[in-house]
Amino acid sequence: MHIAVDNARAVLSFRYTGPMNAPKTARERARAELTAEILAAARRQLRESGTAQLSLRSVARELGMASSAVYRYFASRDDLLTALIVQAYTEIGEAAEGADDPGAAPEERWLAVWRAARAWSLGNRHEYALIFGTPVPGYVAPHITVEVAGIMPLTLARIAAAAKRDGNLTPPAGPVCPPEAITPEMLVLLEDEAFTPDETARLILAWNRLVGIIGYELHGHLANVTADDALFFDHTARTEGAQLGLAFR
Amino acid sequence: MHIAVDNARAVLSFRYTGPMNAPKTARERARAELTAEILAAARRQLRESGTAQLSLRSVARELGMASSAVYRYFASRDDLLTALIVQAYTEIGEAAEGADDPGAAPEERWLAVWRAARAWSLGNRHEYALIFGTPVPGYVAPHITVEVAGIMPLTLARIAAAAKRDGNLTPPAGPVCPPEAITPEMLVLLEDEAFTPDETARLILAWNRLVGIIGYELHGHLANVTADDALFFDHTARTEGAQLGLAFR
DNA sequence: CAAACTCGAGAGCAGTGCTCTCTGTTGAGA
DNA sequence: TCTCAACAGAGAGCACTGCTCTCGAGTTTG
Repeated sequence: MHIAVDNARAVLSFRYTGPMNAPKTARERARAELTAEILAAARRQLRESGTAQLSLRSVARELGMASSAVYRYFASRDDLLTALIVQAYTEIGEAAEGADDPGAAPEERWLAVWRAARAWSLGNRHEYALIFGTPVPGYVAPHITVEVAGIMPLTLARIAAAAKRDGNLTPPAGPVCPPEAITPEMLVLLEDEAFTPDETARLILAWNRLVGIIGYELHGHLANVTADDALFFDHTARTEGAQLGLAFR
Repeated sequence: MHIAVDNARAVLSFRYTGPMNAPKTARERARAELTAEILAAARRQLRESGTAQLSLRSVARELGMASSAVYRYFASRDDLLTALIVQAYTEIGEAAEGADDPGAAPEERWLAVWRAARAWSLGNRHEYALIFGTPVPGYVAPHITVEVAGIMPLTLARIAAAAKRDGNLTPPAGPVCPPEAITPEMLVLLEDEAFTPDETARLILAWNRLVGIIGYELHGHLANVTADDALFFDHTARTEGAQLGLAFR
């Protein structure tokens, strides 16, 4: 637990604004470096062979060290997985954030963020599976992962908030989500913005769609269904944006 | 491969209409029985501990036989997994089919099928993960699984077809899926019914939503988001049905 | 400088999938 | 009816996994 959170913070170092204890002694520096090296090797093996093939022993072999030594840095395989999960959540979140130009029109921002999420997922399918696939049995996500998991959906929410602020968020008629289906805390997703239960529901559904449609493409459920995956994806992005109340076209 | 298909057919025996070679000799009967017993034990362990914990050896232990003996019935762990996958696809498909009353109104049928799929998934979360979660690395789904995977979505398509036949399928305005994004073969999902590319896309999206929203509920992504999961699910079902063109309310 | 802490290595345990060989049994053709 | 091939089970064994423990060597700190 102790090591896990430390490692997660190391991964998040560029985001983490809390008390940063910079490595001072040579040993501390070496430790930080080796931790990063182990994580990098694990990531490499994840990219090549997927989650199930990822083993602490093979990581240790790749780095030329005894498997038992790796346990000095990651207390368990789950710990290593947690670090990779945090890394993946952060990357897709920052890909989304990075593609979002707050000065652009909401519809353009929406499409750009969706495309960025898809692009990252296509280039990192094992990492996508790690965060949006079946949870690893017995693995309980530490709280730190919950935080970074929100970066991507919050980017979507921010766009909706901007549109709403300008009076450009007008959801189409249709079944309205009953207010009591949404928890009150969720109505304030962003600090200064408030959404109605219906808007919140539509946001959740949009996020769910983004994750789901990428998953379908990645897992082959769309094989023999779509002729042009990118085109179908763009259509889905617009449909979902329109469903939320953005004004496409 | 040989054993795998045989086992899959055994699972599908109640559906399979091809050449049925009924077991004649005592040995053949014993083989069929033991195969079923192994599968049942595997299913039990899957329900209790999930995919990763499922091992041929523990199944063998539970049945009091040597692990090597199990290999006479399932050529590999993947083979056993395939049988479980076929079983799960079939079950959720038949749950959907069973909940569908062709005599009822399309909107009622739609909601009933969605609820049935959710109910099955909530009661069989590990099985759900097996078929809609991350594909097992290295595991390539044999063709037999593709067939049974279609039962559930085809049930949805059948409802849409019925509504269309009666002139009650009127999709709302919104971004229309460009025809070239959908493969031509998909335009005829059912034997005698033809859908437009846009209708096909909406069907695919509805199926994707059904799977996706159940996954979110199962994997805890909706925790702290929805206050009433069943209510939110019903809302989603209606929204997606309306998006397809069904007339709710 | 000595004590406390840290780190790497190696052995070892219990588990896994899977293969191979060895028996006994069953079933079908001569 | 007898024979022989196919089949079924058991056990040993291989290579792998996650993880623990101990035992020295090196580093940091009081």
